[in-house]
Amino acid sequence: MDATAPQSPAGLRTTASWLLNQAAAHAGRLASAGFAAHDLRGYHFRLLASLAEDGPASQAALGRRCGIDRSDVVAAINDLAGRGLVVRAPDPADRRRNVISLTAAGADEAHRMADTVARVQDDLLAPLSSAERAQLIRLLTRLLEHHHNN
Amino acid sequence: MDATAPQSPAGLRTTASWLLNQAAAHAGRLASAGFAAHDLRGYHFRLLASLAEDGPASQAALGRRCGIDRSDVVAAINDLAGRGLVVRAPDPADRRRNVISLTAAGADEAHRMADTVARVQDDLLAPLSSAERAQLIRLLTRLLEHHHNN
DNA sequence: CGAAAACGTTGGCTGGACCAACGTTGGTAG
DNA sequence: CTACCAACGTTGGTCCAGCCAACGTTTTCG
Repeated sequence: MDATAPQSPAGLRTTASWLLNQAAAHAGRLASAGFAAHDLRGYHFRLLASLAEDGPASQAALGRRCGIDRSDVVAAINDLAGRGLVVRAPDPADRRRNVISLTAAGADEAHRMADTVARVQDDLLAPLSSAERAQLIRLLTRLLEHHHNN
Repeated sequence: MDATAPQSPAGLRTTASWLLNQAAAHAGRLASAGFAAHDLRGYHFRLLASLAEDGPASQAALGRRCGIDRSDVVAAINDLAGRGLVVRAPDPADRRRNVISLTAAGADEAHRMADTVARVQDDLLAPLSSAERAQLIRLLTRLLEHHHNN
């Protein structure tokens, strides 16, 4: 933007989007490793966690909650239903919708995954004090909130 | 894992790895949109930026600098070379290596991309004060450093 | 000298994020 | 009441980033 700017190194390594990318990639690797123990992947976890936290919902609503495209929700719910972690029932009140609910096994799995994820967080945030962790979470939350209702 | 823990919501939305994932995804979208104007993608930018900052290098070294797999460097350098942004020359001192260097056009493009990326950063970090931006960058850097030499 | 390592390259696979299209169902404006 | 439009689930496809295995060549090291 500013041709007069003395070519400040720009320094890939101090660029926020680069740092975010790398940090998220690392977090993703840790999380994936954790999920692998449950033979599940990111989408599955998000859906289970959302169902456990906020209760049953239609697939479209789940997608909105989790930031997953409708079409990807279909496949993930297929998987989860196939494993008996979730049930897909037509919504009597609106026949366009399927209501997705956790089974008992699904609630169990969600709980276990939450434990796994908690361990991953500790691992990921190991170098930060708890005040710093809170700060990081606060900053990221602000960022997302801003861009969510931009 | 502490059954005594009062079932603290775990709250997907307050999980560091979730927030990082979402923030990085958003940053990625912004960056991609910026790159699209140059008809290039993430890998291309990283390589150009690294070459502009730290000078010519072998493909393997570039991959290490940029966190890109050797095999992916091949394809990206093919693209860049095809556009005349970069030259691939055998290293006389070590015939295993190709030395990659920016052309004048490549240096130009790297400069323009840096401008684009700077704009993206401003957009991304809009909701944060400059002190907060610095703080965020500091925290992320600490995280990466720790996990880099874990 | 011989084994081990590094390099460039090919080819392939995964996961996450998207998008377009379709038929069905629901709501709503005329 | 009839159109029309919006939302839903579903299919099928694309794209990018990341990763891994294998190969032949070249270099380094024991």
